[in-house]
Amino acid sequence: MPFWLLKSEPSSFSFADLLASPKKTTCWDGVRNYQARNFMRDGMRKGDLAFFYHSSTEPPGIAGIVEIVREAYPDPSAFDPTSDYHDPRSKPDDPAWLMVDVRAKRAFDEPITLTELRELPGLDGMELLRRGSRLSVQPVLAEHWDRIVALRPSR
DNA sequence: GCCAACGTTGGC
DNA sequence: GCCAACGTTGGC
Repeated sequence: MPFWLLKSEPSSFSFADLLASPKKTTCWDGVRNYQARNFMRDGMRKGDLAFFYHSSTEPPGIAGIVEIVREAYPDPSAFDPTSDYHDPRSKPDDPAWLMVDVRAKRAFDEPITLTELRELPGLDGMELLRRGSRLSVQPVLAEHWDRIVALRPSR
């Protein structure tokens, strides 16, 4: 089973916001990058797990784990002229942008910080740690996933 | 707030 | 198809 990492700026939408959402579920709208969209469309399947990563905050890091509960479908915010994510190139009969639904699965008591990840051996090649990486939806190798989750054993 | 790195746009 | 200019991301 593939694993994923989803970035969000907590000032926009945080893991706490997700926990406070109905059914601890939200639609992951606003993705406006083709590579990220393609990962959602071609790779993500119901039941897959993803890290929920907080970017542009202090400290940046992984706040928890979410489960993909609905596979890719059209992102209506692209059709909405009043939305920050509006994209007139995306039409309802030919949607350019997609989203998935995710549900909170586990919150880490202490977020796994980016610093902690950089210090963790065995994460060579991880997309998040690549210099200049800004992909907001990215796959995580099972080997990397296991090493990261092992930092926060569940009791 | 700075700025390097990146993806996208558009002129040619 | 090239590539400079631009806007954005995101760590620091």
